[in-house]
Amino acid sequence: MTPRADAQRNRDALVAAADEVFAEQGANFSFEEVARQAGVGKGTLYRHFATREYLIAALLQSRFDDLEREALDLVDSERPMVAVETWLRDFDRYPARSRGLSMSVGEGLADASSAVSSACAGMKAGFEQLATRAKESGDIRSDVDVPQLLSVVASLPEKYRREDGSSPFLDTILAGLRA
Amino acid sequence: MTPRADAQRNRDALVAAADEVFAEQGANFSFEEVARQAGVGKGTLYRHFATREYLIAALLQSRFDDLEREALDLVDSERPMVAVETWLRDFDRYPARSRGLSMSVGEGLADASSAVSSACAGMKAGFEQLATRAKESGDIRSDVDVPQLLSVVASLPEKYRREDGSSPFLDTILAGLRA
DNA sequence: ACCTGAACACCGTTCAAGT
DNA sequence: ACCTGAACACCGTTCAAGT
Repeated sequence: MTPRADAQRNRDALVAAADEVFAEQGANFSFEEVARQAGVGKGTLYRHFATREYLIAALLQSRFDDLEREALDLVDSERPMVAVETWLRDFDRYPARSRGLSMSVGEGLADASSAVSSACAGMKAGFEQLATRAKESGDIRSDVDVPQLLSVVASLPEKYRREDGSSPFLDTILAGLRA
Repeated sequence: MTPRADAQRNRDALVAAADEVFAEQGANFSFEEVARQAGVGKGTLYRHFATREYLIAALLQSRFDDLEREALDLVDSERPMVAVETWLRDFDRYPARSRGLSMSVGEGLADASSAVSSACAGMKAGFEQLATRAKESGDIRSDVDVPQLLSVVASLPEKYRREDGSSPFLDTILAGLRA
C-alpha cells in the first residue's frame, strides 16, 4: 500500500525539480531536464507522471489545497459577497496562473477528463459554497455560472497585472456579477 | 520593390499550408509539416517567417482586417453602446481565438514587441474609437482600460462557448462595463 | 535573390536489461 | 516493484551549395 521509500523519494525529487525547471522555462519545460535535475532516469519520470499534465497537476496541488482551506474558512462569514470577493482576489493573485499554467488550470476546472481536474476539485467545491451563499443573499445574480466564472478569472491575461499579481479587470467582473 | 514571383507564390503556399496544419494540430503545429505541405524546403519557411509568431500573425491578418473594417463601419452609429456590443460579440466569436491562438492574440494586443502586434494594430485602433464614443456618451464607465478589455475578451475560455462560438460570460463583462 | 535539403542538436518516448 | 539509460523517431534550426 505505502510506496517503496525510494519511489517516494524519487517522486518528491521530481516535483521539486519540475518546480525549478518550470520557473526557468515556463509551461513547455523540458521533461528530460526535469529528470536530469532530479537525478533520475527518464523512465522514472514517465513511470510517475504519464503525461505532462499529471506533472503540472502535482505542481499545482498544494496551491489548490491552500485555496480550498481558505474557502472553508470563509463559508461561515456574515457577509457572503465579501467572502466571494476575498476568495476570488486570492485565487486571481495565485502564482499558479503564471507562465502558461493558466491554460491547465482552466482545463482542470472545465474538463472532468483533464489530469488537473481532480487536483482542483476540492477548491472548486469550496468556492461553489461561497458563491451559493452569495446568490441566496441576493448579492450576486442567480444566473451566474460559477465554474465558468472560475475559468474566466483563471485565464485573465498576465500582461495587465499589478505589482502584487492582481488583475485590475477583476473589478469589472465583480461589478458584472452583482444583482 | 515587388517580390520575385516565385517568392510570392511560396509565401502564399506557406500561409495556406499553415492554415491546414494549424487546423489539424493546433497552435503547436509542426513547422516541418507546413514546409512539406507547401512543397518547399524548410529553409524557405524560415526565410519568410523567422519565428512561429510571424507565421501566426500572417494567419490572423485577414481576420483582423475584417474586424477593423467592421469597427470603421460602426463608428458613426447613433447608439455607441450598441456598436461596442456588436463589435465585441463579433470579436469574441472570431475563429482567430481557437485552439491556442488566443494567447498570441492576447500578446499581440498587449505587447508592442510581439510579432502579432502590428497585425492587429488597425483593429485595435478601430475598436478604441468605438469605446471612446461609448465613454463620451456615458454608456460605459470612463475608467475602463480598453486594450485590457480586448485582451480579456480574447482570452475567454473555449470550453464554455455556445454552438455559434460565442462566450456566455461576455454578458457579465458587458454588464460590468456599464456606467 | 532566392531556394534546397543535408546535417546537427536536442528532446519525447519506449523498453530490455538491471537491482 | 522499481529504476536505468540506450535506442529510436521526429522535429527545430542552420547553412553551404545550387539556380
